[in-house]
Amino acid sequence: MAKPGSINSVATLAGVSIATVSRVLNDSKPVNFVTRQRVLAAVDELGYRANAFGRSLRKAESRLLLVLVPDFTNPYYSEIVQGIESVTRLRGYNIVLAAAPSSWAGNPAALDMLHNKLADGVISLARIDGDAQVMQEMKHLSWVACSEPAPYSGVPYVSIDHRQAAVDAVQYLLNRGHRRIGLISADETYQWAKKRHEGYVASLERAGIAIDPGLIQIARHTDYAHGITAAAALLAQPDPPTAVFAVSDTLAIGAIKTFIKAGRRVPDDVAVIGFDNVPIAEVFEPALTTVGQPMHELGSCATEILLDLMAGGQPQSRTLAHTLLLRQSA
Amino acid sequence: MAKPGSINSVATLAGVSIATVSRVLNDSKPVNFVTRQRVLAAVDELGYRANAFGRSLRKAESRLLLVLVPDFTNPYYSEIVQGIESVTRLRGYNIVLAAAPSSWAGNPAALDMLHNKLADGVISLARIDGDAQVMQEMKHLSWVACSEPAPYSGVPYVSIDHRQAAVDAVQYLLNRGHRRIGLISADETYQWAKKRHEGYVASLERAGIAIDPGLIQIARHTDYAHGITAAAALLAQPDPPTAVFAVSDTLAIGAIKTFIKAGRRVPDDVAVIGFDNVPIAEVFEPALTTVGQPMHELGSCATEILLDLMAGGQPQSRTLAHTLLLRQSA
DNA sequence: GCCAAAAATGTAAACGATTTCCCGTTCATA
DNA sequence: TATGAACGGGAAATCGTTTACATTTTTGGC
Repeated sequence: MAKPGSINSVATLAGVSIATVSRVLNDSKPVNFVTRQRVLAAVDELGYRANAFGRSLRKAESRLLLVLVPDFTNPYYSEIVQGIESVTRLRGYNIVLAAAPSSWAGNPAALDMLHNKLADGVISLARIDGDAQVMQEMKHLSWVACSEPAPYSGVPYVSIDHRQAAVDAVQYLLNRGHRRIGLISADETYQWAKKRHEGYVASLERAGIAIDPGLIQIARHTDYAHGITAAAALLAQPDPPTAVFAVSDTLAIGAIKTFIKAGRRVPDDVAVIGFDNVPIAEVFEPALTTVGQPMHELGSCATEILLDLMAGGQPQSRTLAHTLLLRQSA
Repeated sequence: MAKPGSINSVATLAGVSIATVSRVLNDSKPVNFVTRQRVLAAVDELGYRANAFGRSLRKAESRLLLVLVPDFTNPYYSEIVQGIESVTRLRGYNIVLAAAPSSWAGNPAALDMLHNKLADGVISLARIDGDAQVMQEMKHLSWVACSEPAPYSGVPYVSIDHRQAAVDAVQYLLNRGHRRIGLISADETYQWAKKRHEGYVASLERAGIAIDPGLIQIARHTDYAHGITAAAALLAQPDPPTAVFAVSDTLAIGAIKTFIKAGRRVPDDVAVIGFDNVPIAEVFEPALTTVGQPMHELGSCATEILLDLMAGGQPQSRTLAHTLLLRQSA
């Protein structure tokens, strides 16, 4: 008797060959109506589902997408993932989430997945660094970068215009009359941090304001704690800023925490503007003025592009619109 | 010539059979030292990595763990996932994150993964409902429930004592002299919500305080928005509470937002206590008094249990300790 | 009714690993 | 110097699919 659970068992029960069963299930070739019914009935009766490994081995595809996330706890990334998930679900793909290794070399498991084509494609929310070994593996696979452009690598990406968004934010502060504006940036091996930094500088220079290095703090990480310490460093300046632009909401919120603790009022004594519009931004006290990114769309759009790429298309990179959300903190 | 990238190419290059290559790579049988060296050299030269599908098909295991997450955007779950990830990385497993379908029947892809044994085991952060079809699939697989106990199902779990934690929280409010204490609960098909609700009731009854149904609000979702509306409902009561216990930090923060907007001071006019100790809790203004769960440990512990279970062990469910974190909001 | 074309189905060969049998050496022991 | 054990390694089966190719059945026009 045929092994239970395999396509064989279905075939024998339906009185047809395994080829026919496969054809019915994949609609790969027309099958006579009544045979089809018989097969379907058998499938139903046995609760049969095709074994993923057998299929993947044969077809050399897995219907799995690898998503590389730099930081699970940052709500910003979570929302993007949700956007990704919304598309993959519809298209019959599953996603494998992996913590993007800070160094690829250190994560054999992740490298394995790439090499094996255990995933059919990759969406990277992380920086794609120049590691030679990784570059090698990339050849086999479809990649798309999300939120973190990788212009040099030939990988298509979805992102907002980080530089322009920063210009908009800082310009808003300038318009409100601020002249001493601090910057809390992040690890600038990330394009998004670097570009926002550039936008900050450009904005000030256009306004004829000299850049004060003491007003620029680089946080190593984008959690609340680093925002807190960065703001403390800003306060320690001889002539502290009257406004601060932080490159992420988490940093901005940490900064506000510091200011309040130091007895400064926000936005009266010091205005703060963040970036991302994560859910807490609206709820925080004071509500955070911030640059909104369309996280959900960023994710879904990246996924569409990836699927297009995998289907042999030549998708364009896309730049989505950001919005300046005026609330209480600035 | 042998297909490039396959075990065959390694075998021919090393001048041995594919069986020997496999043996070397898996240490499954002793291989002569010099042959082993030759094989290893060949593997290195070709950059060979075993194809995951071939292996999985043959061995009927995937080294993939499925993690079911009810809500990607809730930082509480993100932290647990991080704990899971920290263990899987060490043990050579990868994790597949899937949005736990509110109804299993509606998510064929997830069902597929279960049935196929595309994953070797499952960690569920979600409710494990009684769906017959799912129950059927569960038979094949190793499951462990994390944070959401499923006592009836025979599935081992890792969790805190939700009921006791709620008792502790409410008792604290009682000790501070509060008599009218509101509850913001969540979807009580979840054990954690139900148990916390029970703890709230038990605590009040022990203090001889009658339960006022008007002071109990059930939020459908645990995002900020639902906290906001639940608190508004509380304020609309003829005799509003002087303290509120919310079953999650997100709900608590939403509630505080409402209170502040309504001109109430926290904690002076109304004290609020949350649950989870997500990162924002400490930073929020006012800093949130809350019940701390060891999220990271919850995740890592669940993973250990799962791996034990998969190895044929009979692991015990575990209850981890919670802590009441006294800050400003209560 | 006959025959070619079309439609439906079956057969068997992949896919790439692991593993069960084997068979040939080598080596120690009697 | 036989002899059997221990060791090393190869051939081939196997896992469960998909699909190219072969074969059978049906169809339709004459």
